[in-house]
Amino acid sequence: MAAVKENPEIHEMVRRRLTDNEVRYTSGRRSVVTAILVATGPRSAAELAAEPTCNLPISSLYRTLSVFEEASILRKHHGSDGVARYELDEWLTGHHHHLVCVSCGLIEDIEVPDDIDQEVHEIATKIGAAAGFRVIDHVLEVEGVCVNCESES
Amino acid sequence: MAAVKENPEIHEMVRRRLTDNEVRYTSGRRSVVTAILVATGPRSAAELAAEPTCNLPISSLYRTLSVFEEASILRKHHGSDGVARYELDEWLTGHHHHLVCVSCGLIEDIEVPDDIDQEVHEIATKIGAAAGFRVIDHVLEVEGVCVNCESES
DNA sequence: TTCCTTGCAAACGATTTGCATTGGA
DNA sequence: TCCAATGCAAATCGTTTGCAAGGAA
Repeated sequence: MAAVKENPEIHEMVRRRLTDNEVRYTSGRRSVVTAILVATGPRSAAELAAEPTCNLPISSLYRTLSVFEEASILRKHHGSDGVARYELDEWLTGHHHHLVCVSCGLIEDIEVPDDIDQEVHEIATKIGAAAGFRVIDHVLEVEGVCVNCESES
Repeated sequence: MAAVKENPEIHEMVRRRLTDNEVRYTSGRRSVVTAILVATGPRSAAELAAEPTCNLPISSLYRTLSVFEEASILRKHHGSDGVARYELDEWLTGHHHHLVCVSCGLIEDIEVPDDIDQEVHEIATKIGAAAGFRVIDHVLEVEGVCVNCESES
């Protein structure tokens, strides 16, 4: 994930957030966070379950994911295949965007320099305001062909 | 949808595209296009099926949608609920982006002035290139609260 | 006649839920 | 002790597919 704040601290931040929500930070839940920490982009339930560190039944995994989503620890995305993928919320990783490979479906996190991101945000705000929206955030996805797919073609 | 080129012409353009793909433009398929023409943003299979003009069985609807997707007549998106939503491809509607209401899930098409869109595209290209991506397109989603939700809160 | 298209029902895969059991504060 | 958390199996729901019937070239 995009420059996650030092690893061990994440667990502590998550624990605090869960405690605030009156939810326990159990070992099962810890293992899901650990699995997500090795990712460099959004991951599906199946992908997380495959992570050796994370060996809990799929139903518990899903329950954990939704608890985390509720507590804004994870954010859910839906890729082109319709499968839900999760990654740490931006207050844990910093604001970032995604590179999407239209060939293999790979999704990678990418950070955008503050000044440029600010520019995008202003554009988004302007666009939204014109339609009567109160703009909160913007999502910029860069679609293209990744290095691997490019070399294979 | 964003400024669709005159309605009747769309059917003609679709027919031509299908003919090029050696696929027939049947009445069932025509009715799906008609249903999509009344939309102002991406629509799910269920939503299209609910359209009175479009009364074909859900399985045929799905088959039609995938034929259209294959022929680049429709583009598939996945909203926050994971349900697939379709809208006319950009060569039929013009390039545009989406306003997403984080409160009710509404998705509306929005056109962005060429010069501004060009700016966004350059930013996307720069970002992607830095990661070794050959950038093809960019998707900008503006997240906020729509007029309705804003007035209700 | 030939092949595409359609309808219906069954199959699928991701995600959710009911319920009895376990475990942590 | 007590209620949240877990595991398993069964249920859901959107979507896809097999197969036989219908229709256009």
